[in-house]
Amino acid sequence: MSNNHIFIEKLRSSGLRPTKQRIKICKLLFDRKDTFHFTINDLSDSLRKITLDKISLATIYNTINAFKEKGYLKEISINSNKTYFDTNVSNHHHFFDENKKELIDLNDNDVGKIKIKKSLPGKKIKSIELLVKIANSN
Amino acid sequence: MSNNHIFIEKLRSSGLRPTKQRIKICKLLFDRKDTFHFTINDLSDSLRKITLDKISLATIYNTINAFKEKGYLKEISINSNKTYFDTNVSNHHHFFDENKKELIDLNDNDVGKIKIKKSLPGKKIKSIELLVKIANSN
DNA sequence: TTACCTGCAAAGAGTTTGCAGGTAG
DNA sequence: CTACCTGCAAACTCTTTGCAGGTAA
Repeated sequence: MSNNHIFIEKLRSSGLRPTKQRIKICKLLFDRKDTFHFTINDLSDSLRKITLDKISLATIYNTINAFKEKGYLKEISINSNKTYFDTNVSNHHHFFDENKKELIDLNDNDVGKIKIKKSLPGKKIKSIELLVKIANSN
Repeated sequence: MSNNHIFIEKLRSSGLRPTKQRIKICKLLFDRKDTFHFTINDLSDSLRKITLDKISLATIYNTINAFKEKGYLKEISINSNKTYFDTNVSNHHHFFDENKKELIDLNDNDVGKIKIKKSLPGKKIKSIELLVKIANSN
């Protein structure tokens, strides 16, 4: 279970000191097979379940913002008051379940090829994000 | 220039009283050929340019939320601290210019057909929103 | 007159920041 | 020892709400 050395290495190689708090956040985010979608509040709740030491919101925000800058996390576009993050940083799309307020990955096989036929002079495409909102069908 | 009666009718038929403030907001939003994309702050600034009477932020928020509920405006998904609105309420997609922080409509001809091959039991698709982020190419 | 609307100020929610004490290297 | 990090509280931004005075019907 102690993959700690991997995370310590990951942090150190990014110029971030491997503190107790950051290692716990790393384990929660990256020590898993599936993609993890979360808000800061989700993350704070989850951390409280796996450790008795309290990690302050300020530290969580700082760490998540650092991870985002290093490219370890991706911010997802949703019109919500909260910011959603994704541990899957590859190009992919999402379902957003409006009842559960929850994101679900769509991989390349789930979506037909998207063709953008318009271009603007002096501008280039940085990313293409598809958000498919779903809700209970009854 | 006085299309006021059209807006008065529009408001009244939606159960909204045609006040001075709402008529001015209507004229700014709907008395134009092109789509208008804005944040509440953009709108407040624009209003200050066309009238000396101050319209308070509370009134602007109330009015815009009412218009959204009536289906006269659409909220656009962007990961931003601000909420973006669009006077084009039809199904369509957007460019988001990261330099200008500005939305640009993509109409159906600009985007190839989008096929969603995945479905979830008990859930149905409510909307499909494509956001293409662009930036200066230099 | 009655129900609704406006504007102000205060309250909320999410996020960021300043700073004193603590920890990694 | 020094630079960086944490936690607290305060500050900030965007948005909503309570309420007193104003306006439409």
